Amino acid sequence: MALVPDQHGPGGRLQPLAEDGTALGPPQHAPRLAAAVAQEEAETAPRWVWAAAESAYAPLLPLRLGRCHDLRLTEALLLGHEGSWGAPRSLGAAWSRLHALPVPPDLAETGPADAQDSLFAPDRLQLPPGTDPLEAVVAVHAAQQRRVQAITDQVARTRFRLLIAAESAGALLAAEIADDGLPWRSDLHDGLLTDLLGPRPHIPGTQPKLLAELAVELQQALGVRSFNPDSHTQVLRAFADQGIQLSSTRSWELAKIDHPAAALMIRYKELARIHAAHGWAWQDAWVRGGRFRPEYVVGGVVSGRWASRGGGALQIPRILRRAVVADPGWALVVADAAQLEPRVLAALSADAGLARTAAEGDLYEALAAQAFQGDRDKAKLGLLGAMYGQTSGDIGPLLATLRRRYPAAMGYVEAAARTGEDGGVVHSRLGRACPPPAAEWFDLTEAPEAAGEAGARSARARGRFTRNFVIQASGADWALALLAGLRRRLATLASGSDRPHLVFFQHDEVIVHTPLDLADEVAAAVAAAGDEARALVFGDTPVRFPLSTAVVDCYADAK
DNA sequence: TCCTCTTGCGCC
DNA sequence: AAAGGGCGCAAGAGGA
Repeated sequence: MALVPDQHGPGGRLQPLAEDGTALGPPQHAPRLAAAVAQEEAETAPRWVWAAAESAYAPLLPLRLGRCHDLRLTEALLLGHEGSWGAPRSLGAAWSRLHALPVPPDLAETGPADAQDSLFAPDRLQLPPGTDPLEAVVAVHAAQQRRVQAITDQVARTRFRLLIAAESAGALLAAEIADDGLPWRSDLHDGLLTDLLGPRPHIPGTQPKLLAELAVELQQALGVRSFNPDSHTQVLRAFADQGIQLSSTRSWELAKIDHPAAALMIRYKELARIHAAHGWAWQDAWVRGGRFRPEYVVGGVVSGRWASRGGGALQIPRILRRAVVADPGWALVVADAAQLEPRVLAALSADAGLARTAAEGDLYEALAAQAFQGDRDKAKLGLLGAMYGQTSGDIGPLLATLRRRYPAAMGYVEAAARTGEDGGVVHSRLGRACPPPAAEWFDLTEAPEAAGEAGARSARARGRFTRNFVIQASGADWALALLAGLRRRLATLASGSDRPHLVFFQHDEVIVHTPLDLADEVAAAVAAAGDEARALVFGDTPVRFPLSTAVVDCYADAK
């Protein structure tokens, strides 16, 4: 069912579609779109087709819809798959390509990100003047279906359809999470800040008491006056004047220094970061009515991970998890995938030995028992090094052991690295493509003997990227499938204002806010969704993707 | 004053 | 111990 909101007012148009995208019957105009959509959802539960969830779904909330086909996200996936990486993906851009018209650039990439709330408004679809948006939605959707059908390999085609469905489900969910919000206790947050920094300054912009005192102590320890500890330049100079040459002001660098100012500096940086990134200003900007409402960007990372825009939703410091507390009578079900990426590697490569370590329990423990004389740290370090392309340190012998014992798994990542070094493109399990090298990359690497060390270094860097991409992106495939399945299951548990709802997602971790009496059912739904995601994405594999799940009152109490 | 780049660090 | 993948954000540095 194609759906286009009117430019103004609460109405909109609907157009029934066949599976291949051809229109079934004439479009209908609904004076009250939300009511018409709710009725259609209850009666036929169609797959909704729209330009972008931000413009079509967000205005309908808190209405809940089951599934959708998001044209903008699908366009991006298809363009990547077809090798047209980075081409504009708006409805107008897709329509223009269909009709060989000049393609408008994506708005978000052309200017400063102001007026973000209107970026996806109906009148910002980038359509040529006079074009009917509904006609464009129908035509672009049909064309996308044809492009998917053109994938010749049947397994690849099926997986790509799954990718589109999962990405689109993510679009629904991101809008819903932004609408529901993560429970956030400003009073507890404030208490944490006061303990760490001192009371909130009355005058905005002034330093909290404890931070200011630390700055003074630093000045005394370094024997300087009018010293700004936030300035790298001044910090480096002050330490140099004490006879200490630092190559940077990084904390681990300071930790090696034997000087009373070093510990003070580290402490100052920790506190200053909390204050700047997640202090009172952050709370004022992002917490309203006991909820933190993050703006997720679905597909915002090339690997398919979500990104966030404003609010730093994916970088909440662990210490502030104390402020995330369920409402009275409610609970948080916190679940995170254990050792997701090594399990993804085991499943992707079908390495029999590595799969045995990932059949259950602690993967690194099993790996250590098999190949590292029980040394779990070595096993973990070696496997992470293999997945990231680490070469330095004492990693060599560990990688050699892994290569001998798990040739298929190591061969898999090394093949991905070689493809990247040669300028090629790799894909996730479900078919998400990695970006090709930038044009300048070829200038550097085409003639390595001429480009010299810089070219070789650039090629190796791209090899590390593609090596990690196949794992990180396939992990994102799995996580999206988990989200979609979990969301579907939660909808069956209850409806209305007492329904359990997802409130947080961070790469391999989810939080569901649920009425207490449904918490056990939610936990079961999480486990079922995880196993379903494994079967959908990786099929028949002995690898398991266990989730460690905790039912808690406060996020900080989950493990 | 505005804008971009760099640095450093939070998260996975 | 501090290198190897992916991000977003704030503050300072420095040029226009």
